[in-house]
Amino acid sequence: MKIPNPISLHLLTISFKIHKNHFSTAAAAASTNTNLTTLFNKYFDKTDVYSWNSLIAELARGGDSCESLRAFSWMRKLDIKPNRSTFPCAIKSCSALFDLNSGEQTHQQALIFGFESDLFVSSALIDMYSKCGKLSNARVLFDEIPQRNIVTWTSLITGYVKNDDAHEALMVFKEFLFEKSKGNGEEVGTSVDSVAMVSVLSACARVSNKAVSEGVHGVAIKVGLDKVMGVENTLLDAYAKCGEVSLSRKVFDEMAEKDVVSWNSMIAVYAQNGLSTDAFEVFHGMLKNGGGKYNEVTLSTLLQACAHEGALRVGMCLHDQVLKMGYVNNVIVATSIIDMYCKCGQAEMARNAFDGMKEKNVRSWTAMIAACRIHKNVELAEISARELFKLDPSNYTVWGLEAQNHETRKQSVTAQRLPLEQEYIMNYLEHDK
DNA sequence: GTAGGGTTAG
Repeated sequence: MKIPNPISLHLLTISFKIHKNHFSTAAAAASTNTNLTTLFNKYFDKTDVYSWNSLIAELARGGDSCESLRAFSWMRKLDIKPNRSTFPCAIKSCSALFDLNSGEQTHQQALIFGFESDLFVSSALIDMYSKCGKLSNARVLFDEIPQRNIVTWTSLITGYVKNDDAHEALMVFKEFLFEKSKGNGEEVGTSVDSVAMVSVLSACARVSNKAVSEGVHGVAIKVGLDKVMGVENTLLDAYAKCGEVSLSRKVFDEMAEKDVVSWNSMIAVYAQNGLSTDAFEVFHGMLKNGGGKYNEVTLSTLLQACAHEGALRVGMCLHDQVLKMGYVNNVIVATSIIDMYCKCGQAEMARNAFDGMKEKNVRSWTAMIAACRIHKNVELAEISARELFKLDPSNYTVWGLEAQNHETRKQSVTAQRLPLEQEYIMNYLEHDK
């Protein structure tokens, strides 16, 4: 029986997971899940590349990238020949996992099967290399493509943005516009789309230059994409990051429709510019007109506004809401809570929130150290700093602690010198070959 | 049947 209808595919996806368990825990599989395993074995045609493609795609779409890659390698072990639809999904799973090794291997396979000039494969590869920090590989691939389309252009632009080079991202966009103006292929208006505009505008947000943002906004108007919600959301952010809060608000007010990202973005604009009252006001509007649907980003941003305003009572109320909605284990949200308590002068509450955190990272330690300082608990600050030091030896918070403790100071010096020593050793070994 | 995007923490 052939697969792809959505319902059986869903069943197969589940049965695939069970199938995997079947080998590791035979007993468990034998009890309750035998039916699905049987289903899988019965309906999944393991000789059919289309079945494998569907499975790999479905798993990748569902965020189960690990299983998606397992499916790909299983398929290869059975010596099933992949086709042009197999690779984009498999490569996408490598990017999602930031797995450069698998990415390179999959790239090699794509070359072996002759898909090096396939645009779907190329754009997935450009995305994969840039997500894995290998932007130069992405660039080489891009330069080798004879006929680029908007997706390959966008992949490269996004790659530069994600690798902290928004300026180069804008240069690539400029190159794109130039190429179109020469009359090569389609015109700008027909080739650019909203995803590309969003990507370019996110680069504008990072370079924070008003003229540049206005220029890109102009392009969006010219090609008729300025009224697309996603574009408006990014444009709003881009203007705010240039310090143009009123322009940002203008975009927001003129939106025909707003989603949760629109509301969150506008709240963030005010919270980040110290305009807490406006941030609360937008949230009020969100509750009234936004269908009352807010998320962890909303709460985290509002906590930031409370931190700025010293609005402890609102902050505590938001903390309650975080607990109710089950966001307490989200590192960003939890860090916002610690920071809010800290800035409201409640070091004890900050510490309680910190102790309750399941997962801690550099930012939460940093917020905790700040709370200790406010509480004038030098000893605890010192202990926290040492913990932070283990996570991130180059963190400025540790350096800023004035290293009262001799040991901390000694470790600091070692950490500063270590990279140089490593470089020296590497050089030495290179020349000794 | 397949590729690319936006908001939140010091």
